Amino acid sequence: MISKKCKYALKALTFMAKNKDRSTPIFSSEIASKEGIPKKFLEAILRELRNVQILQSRRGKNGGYRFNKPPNEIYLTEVMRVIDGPIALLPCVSLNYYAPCEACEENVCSIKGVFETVRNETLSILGNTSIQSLVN
Amino acid sequence: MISKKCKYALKALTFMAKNKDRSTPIFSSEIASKEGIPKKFLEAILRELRNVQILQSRRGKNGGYRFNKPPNEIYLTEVMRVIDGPIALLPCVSLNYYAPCEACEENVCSIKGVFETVRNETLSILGNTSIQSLVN
DNA sequence: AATAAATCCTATAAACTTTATAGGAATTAG
DNA sequence: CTAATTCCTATAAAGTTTATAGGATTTATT
Repeated sequence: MISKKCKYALKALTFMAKNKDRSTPIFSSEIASKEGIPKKFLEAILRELRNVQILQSRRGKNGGYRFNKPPNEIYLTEVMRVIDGPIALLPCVSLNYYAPCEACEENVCSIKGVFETVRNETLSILGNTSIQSLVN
Repeated sequence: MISKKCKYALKALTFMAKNKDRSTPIFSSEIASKEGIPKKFLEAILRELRNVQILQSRRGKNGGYRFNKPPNEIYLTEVMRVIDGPIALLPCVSLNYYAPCEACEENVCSIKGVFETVRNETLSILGNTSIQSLVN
């Protein structure tokens, strides 16, 4: 399961993609009310997305958020990794968040293989789906 | 991520499949020590697997656990659903644990589609992989 | 009948994660 | 100077995970 936070992030980005031709930045307050996301929680999410250069922000009056790269170049894998961490179902099979399984000798690990397959299939779907494509 | 509990369940079942030709049932204590699983925690797991007819058990001296159906007919989906619940990444996309997303009108949900695709791919892998196949 | 050895069951708890909320600081436009 | 926005830190409530404790129950054997 992805977290609610991650769902909020995807919803927020999709909302922004839907409105990407506006001349002004988008307020967190607008996204929060239109998408039903708690405002302060959403602020934290948007800040994380800005920290990894998915978004850019402007403070002060008439501030708000914009994409830092076109939404058809932002893939779900990137967003999900930022918000939720690993996509793989086992730590020892994660590409971006690898961690060894403690008491498990990996060379002979019985369950590793199938979860590598799942990871590959999942990444090939989520890594080829852009935020923009969710709008269309 | 699957839980440690689920990993323990898969490891335990794999261990049992590896030893499926024994004439006597297998003790939880043996599995616990050989696989490095906390004994009491493992007992709870094995009981759950017995409750759903994956295993059968005998109490008392010379008791222990056996498969209730051949391990080549036990698929990872079944085990994972018993222990961890839904396999899908979104509640509204789960086949066995469906739950509606609260403030999300599903007909127009932007993110639902891609997670259905992920679910289908994941199920086709995990649903065709048996416990027995992990041994081979 | 007594004993040993196994599963079964319930309650509890420590640690961690998730999902926020509160209160303001900093910045910017007008 | 004011209003409106993002930014930041601390806190907390609730839920989940990962066990542990202590025995109850069952069964085979002696």
